[in-house]
Amino acid sequence: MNASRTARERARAELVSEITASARRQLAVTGAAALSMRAVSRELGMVSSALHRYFPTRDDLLTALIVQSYDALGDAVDAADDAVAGSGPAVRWRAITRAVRAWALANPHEYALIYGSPVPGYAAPADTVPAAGRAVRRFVRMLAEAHAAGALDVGPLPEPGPEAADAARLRAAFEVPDLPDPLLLAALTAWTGVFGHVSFELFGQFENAVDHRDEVFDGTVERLGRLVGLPAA
Amino acid sequence: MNASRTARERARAELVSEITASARRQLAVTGAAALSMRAVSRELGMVSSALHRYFPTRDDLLTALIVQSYDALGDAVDAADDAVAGSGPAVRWRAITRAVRAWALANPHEYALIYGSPVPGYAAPADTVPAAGRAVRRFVRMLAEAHAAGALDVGPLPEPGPEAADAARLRAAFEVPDLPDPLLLAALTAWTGVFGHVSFELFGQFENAVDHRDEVFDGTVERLGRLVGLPAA
DNA sequence: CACTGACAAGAGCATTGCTCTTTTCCGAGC
DNA sequence: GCTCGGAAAAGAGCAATGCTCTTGTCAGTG
Repeated sequence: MNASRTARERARAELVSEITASARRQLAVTGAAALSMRAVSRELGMVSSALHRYFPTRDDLLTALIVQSYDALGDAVDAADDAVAGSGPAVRWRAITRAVRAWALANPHEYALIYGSPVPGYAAPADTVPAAGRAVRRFVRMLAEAHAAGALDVGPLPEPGPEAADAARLRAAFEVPDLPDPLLLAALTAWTGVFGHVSFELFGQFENAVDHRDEVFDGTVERLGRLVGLPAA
Repeated sequence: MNASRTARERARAELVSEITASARRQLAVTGAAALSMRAVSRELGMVSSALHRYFPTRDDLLTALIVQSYDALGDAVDAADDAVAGSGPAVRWRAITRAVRAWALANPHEYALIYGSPVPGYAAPADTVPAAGRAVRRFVRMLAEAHAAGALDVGPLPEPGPEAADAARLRAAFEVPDLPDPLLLAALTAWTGVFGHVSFELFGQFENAVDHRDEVFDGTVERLGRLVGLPAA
């Protein structure tokens, strides 16, 4: 009976992954807003109503794609950082940020899905939270290691005010007990800065304005790295 | 005949502005994706097909809203900078960036429309370009003034590589002939950094992570300002 | 007065997400 | 081996959407 139950479950799981695969394919070419349940069901050769058994609502399908996208980005960042294991923090910072941008350029619609405007009427459920934090977590932990090794050339940083409470929460969430408040907050600035740059590039703000995008990005990364005491790589 | 023609034109212009007003109202509550021609036509008491005479396609309506949004942001930035006229560059920098954030928080859907994920299948036409550059232009020109007055405490900045060509183009576009390449590129980093922060805040990335958002934003602004030689305000 | 051109109205088409009701079918217990 | 239960699929249907086409309407002009 356990076997039979898993048989059903297995078929179901397989179908679920086929659905998300098809949806991801469609997402890659048409974008999230144009993602259509009916199109997915067509590609899978089933009737549209059958799809609602697996994803009761279009938002549920979107949620699945969001989690997968966060994970894909997390994997890319992990791989890039692993590839330069043993290097100094500046090299790792560059590798991590380049991985973010490369992944975004390769998967623009996925990037837009997770870092672009939220779909109206859609509230990201709690399921997405752990995956959402993977990339930044990797960065902050790298930074904490560098700080512990004394590799960060931080000048005199002003002590923060009430935002110290936020810093404390982040310190706990990322499990970086020794990272000082100012550094943690500067890390937030650097991190958001990277995504600001990538979003501008991807969302068309650089059109007819910036051509040497690799170099401009590297420049931004170097400058942002300086905010957390990282030298040029 | 000229009078009659302008009579027609005037009626038309009035209706066009009524349409965009209704659309903006709808945008403010439901977001861009849910903006519906039929809903606009309903609110205006006309039949949906009549609307297509003024905006042939939904994208054309969106374009109008985009331009208006860029202009509203530009106005907000101009007003904020005017309000601190005579102050030092650090104060103006803070005023400008705070204006950006305040406008974004007050008009989240408009912000998402212009700085969020682009609507798929929609390419922003050239009409949007001038309005799109207003805010950043104001910032860069302010920076150029400060640089000319020797108010920027820039350390030794590395000369850029091929991206110098981009810097030259931007220098021409913004009409800041004396702003050096490294400073211009650093300005780009600071500017994108601000929008990265605002986007993260607005698009939900700070949920359950950052509470003291005013202070955290000010901290980011201060740090980003440092990249272009601006002291704390 | 008749006409032309701008406008409005309405019907219609293909599409969407989602909800029903009905049918099919697989697997397990008697 | 057969029968039943529950999971899955199918299909029809509803209320929307953007957009097109055809038909009516009315103001201003020759």
